[in-house]
Amino acid sequence: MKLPRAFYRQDTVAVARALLGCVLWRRIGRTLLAARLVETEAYLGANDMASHARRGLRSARNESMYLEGGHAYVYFTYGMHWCMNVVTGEADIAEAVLLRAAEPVRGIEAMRKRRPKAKRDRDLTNGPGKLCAAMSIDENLDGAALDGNLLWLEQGEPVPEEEIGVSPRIGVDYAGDAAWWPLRFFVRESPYVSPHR
DNA sequence: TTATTGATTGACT
DNA sequence: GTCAATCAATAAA
Repeated sequence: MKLPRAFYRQDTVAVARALLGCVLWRRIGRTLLAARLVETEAYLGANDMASHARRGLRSARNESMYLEGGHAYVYFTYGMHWCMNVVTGEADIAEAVLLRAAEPVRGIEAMRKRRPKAKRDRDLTNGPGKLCAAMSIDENLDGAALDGNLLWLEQGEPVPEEEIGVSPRIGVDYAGDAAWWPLRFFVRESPYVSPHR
């Protein structure tokens, strides 16, 4: 079952937690890829100095952050990597959840072709750029609705509250106080979370 | 107009 | 542990 549009209208932090255990699906021609999310981060719009929408910044790059919940925000960073977010809340409120890591569950051979440097299965999708590379997520999917037939999310086995870890977000040291906000969520015992920390 | 830097990854010491 | 790759958005001038 694809997650309903109403799911994405919830509070952004609630969505970030609820996405753990959900399965991200990608269709490329006849090939189906799927991965179970194990690490997410919430980004809270204009007042969040770590967000691309800090101080209400709005440009061609982050325009899809301002869509209503249930769309993808895919951006290019460090001159070479793509990262995917799930947009949350109402239209014109730029809040989103970054998908940082997942456990590959389907189409692993196809993922390996796109991630030739991955040594172990966990290396296919244990980082936001790696996840996008493995699942072929790029500018073509920026702004895409998440109930379409190329990219969507389904409910998976729910992760019990006590198995969810919380920490500051990764890679946002420039963000002042916001760098310390506890907005990273992950499955504690999962070997598929991103390295470092 | 030019300069800085990043919601990262991978190679190397 | 250090650092280069590589480029667009933003900031500075």
